[in-house]
Amino acid sequence: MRPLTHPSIDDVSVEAILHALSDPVRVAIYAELANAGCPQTCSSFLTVRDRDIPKSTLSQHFRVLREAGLIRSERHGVEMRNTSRCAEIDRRFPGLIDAIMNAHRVQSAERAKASRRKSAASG
Amino acid sequence: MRPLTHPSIDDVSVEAILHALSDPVRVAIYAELANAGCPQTCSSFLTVRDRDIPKSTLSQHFRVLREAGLIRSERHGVEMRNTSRCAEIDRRFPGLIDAIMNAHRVQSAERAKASRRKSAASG
DNA sequence: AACCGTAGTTCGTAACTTATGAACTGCAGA
DNA sequence: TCTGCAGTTCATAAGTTACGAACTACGGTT
Repeated sequence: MRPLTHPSIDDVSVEAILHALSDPVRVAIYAELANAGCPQTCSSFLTVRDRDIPKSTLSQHFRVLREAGLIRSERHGVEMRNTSRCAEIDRRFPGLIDAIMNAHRVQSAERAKASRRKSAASG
Repeated sequence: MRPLTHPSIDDVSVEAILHALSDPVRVAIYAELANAGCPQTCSSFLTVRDRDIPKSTLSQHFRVLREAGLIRSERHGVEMRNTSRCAEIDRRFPGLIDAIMNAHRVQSAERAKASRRKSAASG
């Protein structure tokens, strides 16, 4: 099992960040990590937005987030503790993460509204 | 040849925007379009950041940008005129495009600095 | 110590996506 | 009508992603 590696903040690229956050599962994971006050384990994301994610897939998603520089992961015994690196990233790319998370919220709110309309129409 | 289609602004998703702009060629095209005061043709991007892009590849890149809702393309005779939809997007996702373009500028400036250092060291 | 259960990783492969050359469409001017 | 230009489509090769099965690593039990 290879050791966990994190890019130095100066090696973090916009492209990698955008790519990592262009996946709905990853952006949901990242949003939850960024909001959480304390580290979260991988397995707390086995269900994301009512969808079950296989463990192997989840492991890959965490690797993508980590290698993009978005999160920091530390092994503690049998589990992994993940935290967002948002403060560092915000220093390098001011406002980027905030704007993405904000856009994500706008879109989620809209989706919730649309699905309420739909269930009202059908029920 | 199928007609050009543009998503309505309400159907534009954050994921599609981030995916479209996570490619270095596309983000360079988009940045130039957003800065340009007037529409630009596809062929003005046959060379991007000192790299030649095949016409067919370029055509796909423009399609991705268009379908993500980032640009508007209109055929005028033999050529296509492309403009950025940044004002519309900014209304839907405030600050998103600005933050991405700004991060992109930060990174380009850094790259330029690094390559100057390199050529000074070797020369 | 040997064993078990939990948390996460790796590997192989099938499914999907992207890049590109070749052949095409469609327009404008000679 | 012919020619050339701007961009598109198609076929396919190359690259990426998803996920089950088999694995590692750790901590607690017996």
